[in-house]
Amino acid sequence: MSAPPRRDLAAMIVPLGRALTAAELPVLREHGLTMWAYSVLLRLDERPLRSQAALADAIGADKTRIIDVLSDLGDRGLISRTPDPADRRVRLLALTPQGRRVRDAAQAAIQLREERLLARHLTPAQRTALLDALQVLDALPAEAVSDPEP
Amino acid sequence: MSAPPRRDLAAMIVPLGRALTAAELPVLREHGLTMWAYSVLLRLDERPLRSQAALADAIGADKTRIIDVLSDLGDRGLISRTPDPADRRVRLLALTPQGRRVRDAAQAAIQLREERLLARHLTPAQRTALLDALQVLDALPAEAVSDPEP
DNA sequence: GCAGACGATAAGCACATGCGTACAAATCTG
DNA sequence: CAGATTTGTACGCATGTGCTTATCGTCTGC
Repeated sequence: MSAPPRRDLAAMIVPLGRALTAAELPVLREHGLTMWAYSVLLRLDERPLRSQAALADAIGADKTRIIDVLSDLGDRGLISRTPDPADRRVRLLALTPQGRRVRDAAQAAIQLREERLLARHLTPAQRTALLDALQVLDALPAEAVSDPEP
Repeated sequence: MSAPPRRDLAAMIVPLGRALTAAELPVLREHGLTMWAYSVLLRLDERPLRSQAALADAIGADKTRIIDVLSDLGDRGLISRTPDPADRRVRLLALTPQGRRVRDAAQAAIQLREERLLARHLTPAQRTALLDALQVLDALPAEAVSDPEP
């Protein structure tokens, strides 16, 4: 059993993520979004969220950092931030119809680029295999990746 | 042609990369390496490199930042940094035998964890498909990812 | 009702990183 | 030979981000 001469997973994935991020940035700017703002829109689209702390945690951001992002998105009418009637400390976060439109447009443009990239370099079978495997690993809690107990 | 309800590639890959990186750090620390130092060892192992600027570029670092890393690795005898006899401005960089030992030990530990993770959550077919696809995308120049001309 | 807990916000410190400048040593060019 | 170029190095500045603390309004358990 000789060690397969392959590169580390992280050594392949991290630069790939950097390149994909770099490719996204101009597209997002065209839609008037930063990466953080886009993350927020994506996350809020799944379902409305109680509390900004939960949102920050969900997108891996610092809770004190997304305040400006949320204020900006709120000012521009892309998200609503209403106090919870049941507990007025927390703010209920949700996409507005306009926020959903912006999100959809940005994501469509991004996934179009991604699909072009995959189609150009991978076979259809490889494409689905990659996406399937990624979705499995993506669904894992972070601890499962960081700490695989033997 | 309805949009497939999948997450963005980058939205899956970047957090995965973060988790893998977080998993690597303790292992690297056990071997007395930082992430940058490990990147240097990995890159130098492929073949000796002319000039530090080329190295910095190869691992995506700032050329003024890796100086301390290289000095430290040199002090600890893991790499050699000899002036090129043909052009004494440049320093020829290479792994020492001890540097190779450290690199091999660290990489073995890291890939062991990675393989455990993959084996636990993916089928063998998925595992190879993922690695194949990643190696294809990893071999692309960054421009091919960032700017897929139609 | 009141003391402590909790959410949102703001302000500060710390650190890593990127970018530009500057400079010395060595090399190349006219 | 003189000036321009290149490599490695050091330093300062700006930025982005995380982490901590403080404040204010609100809620919950006693």
